[in-house]
Amino acid sequence: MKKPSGTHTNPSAGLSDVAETETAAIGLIDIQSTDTPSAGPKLRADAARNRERVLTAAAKVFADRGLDVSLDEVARAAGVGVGTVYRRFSDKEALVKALFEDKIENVVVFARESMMFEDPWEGFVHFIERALDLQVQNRGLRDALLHSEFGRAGAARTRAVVTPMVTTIIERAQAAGRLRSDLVAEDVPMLVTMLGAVSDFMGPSDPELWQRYRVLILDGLVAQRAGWTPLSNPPSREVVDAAMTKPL
Amino acid sequence: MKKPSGTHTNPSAGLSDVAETETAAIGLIDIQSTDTPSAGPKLRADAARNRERVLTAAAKVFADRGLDVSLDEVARAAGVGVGTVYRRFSDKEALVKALFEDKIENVVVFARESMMFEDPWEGFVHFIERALDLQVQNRGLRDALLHSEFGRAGAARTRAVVTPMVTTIIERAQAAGRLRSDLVAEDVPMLVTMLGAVSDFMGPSDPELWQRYRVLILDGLVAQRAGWTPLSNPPSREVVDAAMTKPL
DNA sequence: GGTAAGTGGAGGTCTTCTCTCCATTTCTGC
DNA sequence: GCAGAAATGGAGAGAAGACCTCCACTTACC
Repeated sequence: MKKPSGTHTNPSAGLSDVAETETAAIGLIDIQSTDTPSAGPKLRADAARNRERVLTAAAKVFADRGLDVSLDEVARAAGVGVGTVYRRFSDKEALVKALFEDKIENVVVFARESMMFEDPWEGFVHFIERALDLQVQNRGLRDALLHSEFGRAGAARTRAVVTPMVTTIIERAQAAGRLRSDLVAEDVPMLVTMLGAVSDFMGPSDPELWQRYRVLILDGLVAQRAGWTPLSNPPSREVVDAAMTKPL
Repeated sequence: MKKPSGTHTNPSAGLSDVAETETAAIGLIDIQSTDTPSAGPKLRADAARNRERVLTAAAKVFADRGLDVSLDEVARAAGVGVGTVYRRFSDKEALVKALFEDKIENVVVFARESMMFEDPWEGFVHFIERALDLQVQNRGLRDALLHSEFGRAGAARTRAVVTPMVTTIIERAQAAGRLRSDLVAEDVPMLVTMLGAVSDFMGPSDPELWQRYRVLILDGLVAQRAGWTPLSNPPSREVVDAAMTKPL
């Protein structure tokens, strides 16, 4: 991951160990959890292997292209028949749940971390950057959190817990005079939406480009500034044209 | 349309008449143009009426929900059978072309206008605001310009003409020290994409919300600032939740 | 090596889209 | 008014694609 070198680009200063640990955990897939977590009749070796293959493939394909990828395609990506997918996960929803249920909780972790920063602005930037990293990169997770229908229960519960925490984070940074005073917690999903859209649009050809606009937006969020934070490289004309000239 | 009262919110100062005239023209539908513009065998009265009904309905429905609305739905919205739509327009592409071909050209008009401003920053803001108004509000037009497949030829041609003009507009504002110097013309479609995503997400429940983030982004684009431009009202928690709890 | 568990993928069912066809209705010139 | 050309609407053909089931065959385990 590229690290642009601007004024709000070192969010983990003073908390790097906590942050790093969490980041690592996000990548893991919980291979223990079954479709119905209560039942645990011990899988045969090949079955366990295939279950993991499906989870890995689904994680990749959902992250890249969102939750409306068909299970046939997940099966193909896993090198497995559709039947196998359905034998292991009763439903598409069950698969999504197995993949994302715990990851969604990470947002709470980020919020808690952010409140522990001494500098309120750094805490705010930490939360924004973590939340964006999580949701912008992973389109499936973003779908689950923002357009739930699958995660519904879990996502709504998490939002209910996180929103007041985000309000606190924002108000601390505002009280410190670093953050513009008209930002509210409800803006965060909109920022995710905006940067997610760039990521969806240019993702395949330039996966880091969205961060250019994250920096731009942070320069809009700061209460005042004498100059600007340098942006990462812009897209080339060719790449933009290529992204545009492709199916809806 | 709500007019937030910030520092970069009066783009048409000193050019209001030109701007207003153009804006009015955008709303019109050219009822003369036929599917194949060369042929003009004079339509029967009812046919002409229905043709216009289809165009009007299609304009509305494409603007609201993008180009992947089915022609059955356009027909229903027009109060007409699908057969009638296909009798008048050989193809979905033909309908889209008839609707948008000339509107796309408006981007060129905006660019020309913007270059005529005495104050380079005001010219830049004028262009950005016009271009966003045009494309964010009208999802169909945005689809045609950004994800062409339909408008392909026309959109590509327009982009080729406009890009150098936008570069000039941007460089003038940068030379005047008002615009951050790392912005390039290729960023404009990304800004459209970002705000378009907010509009798609919250559009039905809060059609003007995207402008809140337009102001935020402009505060990120300005070279430096002592304070911030006030944002329009944030979405309520309930409205955001409602937008989230709805199908993908 | 017997058997229960697991597998793959053809295909059933459903939905949704584009576009055609034609019996019926509506305009228009005389 | 009326004849005939023009136009209409909507059922439905055809294609695509999604979800999920079924079952003849294969594989792992004791």
